[in-house]
Amino acid sequence: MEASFPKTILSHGMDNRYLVLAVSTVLNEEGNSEKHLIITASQSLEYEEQCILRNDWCTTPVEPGDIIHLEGDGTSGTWIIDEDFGYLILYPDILISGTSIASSIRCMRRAVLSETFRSSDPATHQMLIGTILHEVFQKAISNNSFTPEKLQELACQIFQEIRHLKEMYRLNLNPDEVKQEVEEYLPSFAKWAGDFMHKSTSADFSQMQLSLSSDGSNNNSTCNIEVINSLDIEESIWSPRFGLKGKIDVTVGVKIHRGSKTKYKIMPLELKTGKVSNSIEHRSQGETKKKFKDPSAPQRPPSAFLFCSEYHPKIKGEHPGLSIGDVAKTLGEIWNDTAADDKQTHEKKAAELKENTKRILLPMELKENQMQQKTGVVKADKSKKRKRRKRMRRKRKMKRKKMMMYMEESGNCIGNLIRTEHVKRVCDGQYLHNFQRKKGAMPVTNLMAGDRIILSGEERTLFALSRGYVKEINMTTVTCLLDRNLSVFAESTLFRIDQEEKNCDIDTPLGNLSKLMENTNARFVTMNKSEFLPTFLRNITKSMDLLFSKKLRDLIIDFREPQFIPYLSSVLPHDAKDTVASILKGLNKPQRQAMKKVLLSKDYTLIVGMPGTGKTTTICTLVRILYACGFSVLLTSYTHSAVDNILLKLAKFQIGFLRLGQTQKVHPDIQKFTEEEICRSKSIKSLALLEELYSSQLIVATTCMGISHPVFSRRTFDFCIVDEASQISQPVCLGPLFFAQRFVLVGDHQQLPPLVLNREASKIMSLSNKLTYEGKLECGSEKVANAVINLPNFKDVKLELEFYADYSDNPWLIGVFEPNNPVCFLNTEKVPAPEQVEKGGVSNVTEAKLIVFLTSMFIKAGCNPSDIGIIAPYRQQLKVINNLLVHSFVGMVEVNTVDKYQGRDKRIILVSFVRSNKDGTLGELLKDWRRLNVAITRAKHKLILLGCVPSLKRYPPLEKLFCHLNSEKLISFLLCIWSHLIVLL
DNA sequence: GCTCTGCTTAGAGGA
Repeated sequence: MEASFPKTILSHGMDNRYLVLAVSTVLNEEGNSEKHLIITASQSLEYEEQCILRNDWCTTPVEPGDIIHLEGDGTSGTWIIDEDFGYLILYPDILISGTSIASSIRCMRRAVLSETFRSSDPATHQMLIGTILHEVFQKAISNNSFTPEKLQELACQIFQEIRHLKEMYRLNLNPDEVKQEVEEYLPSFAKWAGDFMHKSTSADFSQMQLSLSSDGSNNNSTCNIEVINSLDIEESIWSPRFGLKGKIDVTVGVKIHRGSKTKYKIMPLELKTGKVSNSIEHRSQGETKKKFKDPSAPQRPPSAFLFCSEYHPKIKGEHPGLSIGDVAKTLGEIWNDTAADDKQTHEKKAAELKENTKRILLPMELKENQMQQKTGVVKADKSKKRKRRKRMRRKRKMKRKKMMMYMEESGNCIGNLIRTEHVKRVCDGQYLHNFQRKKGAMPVTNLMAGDRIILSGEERTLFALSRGYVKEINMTTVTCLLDRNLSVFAESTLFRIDQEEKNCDIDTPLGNLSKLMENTNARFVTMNKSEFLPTFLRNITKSMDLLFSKKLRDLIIDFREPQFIPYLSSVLPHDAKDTVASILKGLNKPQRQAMKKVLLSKDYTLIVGMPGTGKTTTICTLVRILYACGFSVLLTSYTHSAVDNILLKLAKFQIGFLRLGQTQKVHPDIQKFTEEEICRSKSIKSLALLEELYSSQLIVATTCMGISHPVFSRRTFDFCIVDEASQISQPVCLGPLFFAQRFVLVGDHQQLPPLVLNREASKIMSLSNKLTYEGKLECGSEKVANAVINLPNFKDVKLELEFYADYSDNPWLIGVFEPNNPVCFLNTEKVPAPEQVEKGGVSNVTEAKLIVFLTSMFIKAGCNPSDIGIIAPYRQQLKVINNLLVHSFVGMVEVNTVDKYQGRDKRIILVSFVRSNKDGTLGELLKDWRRLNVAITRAKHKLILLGCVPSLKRYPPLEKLFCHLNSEKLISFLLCIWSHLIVLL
């Protein structure tokens, strides 16, 4: 049997995870179908339990091999899930949003598609209105100010925010109409506040019917509800028990007055805007409205209401297992039974927040008693029970700790962190946090700057508090940019960081492909008058897109030959000729030919740029020429840093740029080109100004993935330049091409970006040249004269080495440190240095030790740690090296994979090849000659290769390398390290 | 066999 989630750790208890072993459908005594499951929660699969699904649950599509979570009572070894009691959650570790579940009732495919492909559900102006209104309401309730003037002011502010203006641009809306539409709702906000907040006596509050299951009284007593304060905005709830996730518009503290009794509760508050329709979602809304029995309800539904816990309309037979009713019920239970009798103040917010989360995640713990009563479990004597509970708790804790350590070992998590320093607020929704280990140093981790993370508390109740990314990580501190401010938690709170699972973005590439295949028959839909103009404009844009699709299909799928116009005079504007001529002056002949070809192209041009051929310069010149000719240009590349590389070179020329997309490290010289900075400096606060910016003759620069930006919904360009095109997958590379008449792809199908060349580097280059370019690569510049690596304290190091071993008697040491020796290969054949194969990958401890030893010697000799780079093809080896570095006080030396070193260089590069075995095992990784080519072309001054020659010889590319190393007189040779020298380590 | 980059996210409303 194949398990659906083989990594799931099966367990009992609150977070139980069962593996389904067998499923059978049987008829019970009443003649109704039941599904009987044989399940197990033991890793060894030996202890079997039974689960019976009745009523609607019978249609749950559960199969052998599935992982399920059960809620209810399984104490007897048999779980019974029916319409009254219990839940089965299929794939509980896939968290599904409430919206997706709601939309799945109408159309399952639709829900799955919109969860997978964002673009399948395009933005509408109603959504924009809804978003703005939500923000107005949230601001108003957190400031506790619902006066008409204040609401008006808030609406104005929010309306002017750049992200909303961008959406207006995308949708081609009239800003006055949007604003008016927003304002129409404001009185209902004020009314809501009047009804539910700020009243002097409880009798003034709107009456509503609430059934509070918590007090066990009859379900229809009338009570007054009073919203006291707002505790949180957009609080996220993740429940790995119910398999649900979502966000709460506003978390509020309310007082419920019934007769003489008053109860304080924390409740979620959900806001709905828009018109009433007969949809399931709106029917639910209507239900709620009825429950509130608000006699003065306006024609529109109430603008806001409490989504109270008791609300769970049952909608039967529309969805197996989990209907919206169930979702609501689930959420309801989550929020249930949490009454606190005294009113809580703002100072208690931290505690409240914590409590809050507890409520979200541990409803069943609170309900434990109730459930046992309901199922009639005979209670053992109390002390026994207490002991058992204690034991269970300890067991659970131990298990968690074990899991935690397992996670940390895998390198995808860092636990036991405490907050240090103050939280720095960057802007709304961005807070800079610093964390340190409570005890000891950071563990060895895969986490790197830029990685997306989920931040949780170590207590399970504080699960998934916030998300964000790693800004910086070193041996003692990890700095994260998070979407929530965690200073509300006590200083002693222990946190953990988990790497967010890769969100494989299939949306853009598949979206691009489907766009490529779109039919050219643009359809005009019927529309009302007020919508006519924007819709018309959208369709015009749409039909242009479709023309581009047709053309791209011809070129890319049908391989139509690209066309060129015969004469430059027809493309070069008269007044640009001089400028263009002067720009061309600085170029060599092939570069000038490339420029000409691009200018003459009607479809596309391909530019192959081998390392060192001045690819970036060529692109810059091209951009300058196109700009001078008055063409609009879209400039894209594979990575943010590659985009910025080009912009950095162009920054000295008088060219305007619009740099789109969020980069974590923006160069100060490029900062002024970012959209964010432009909008700030020009204080763009109206759609008119934004439209002016977007339509100006700025060169738009972004990554290939950045094409969902609003600007592309309304603009096309004369030229699109794609840098590093050979590194980008075709479906992604396709994206920007839809927005331009002509495109230029620049890249090297053999290799990667160029490097700074000098004499040593050129020798280094000869390696690469022989291996992959068959001698076609030439050194592009002779200007760099400082030939050798500078090691000011080398004498001291030499002395130290003499102390351990006779330096002059060991040619390998000379080979390594001799400045005039740019390349050497250290053969570990005789050491020996065998590889280790583990679940995390391949590593080689001896090689790692040698690398760290050599690195420390270079640093002692006076080399700057930042000038040294360590490369290994395997992640596991990086971990081992990093771990050794942490304990060797060598300082920050960059250790990375070959792939990550693409397009970059260092003065000294040490490569650990790792593979060393006698059985002839080969990995795929080193068979790719392009990877080897990258590894050996990253060094500017010194390249030290380390590995076991006989093992590596089995890889054809490496064999070629050894052949070359042996034959090349100018560079160093294969050097054997003798085992007695390992004493150094 | 073990490697990489790009994406904020759920929900914003309608049907």
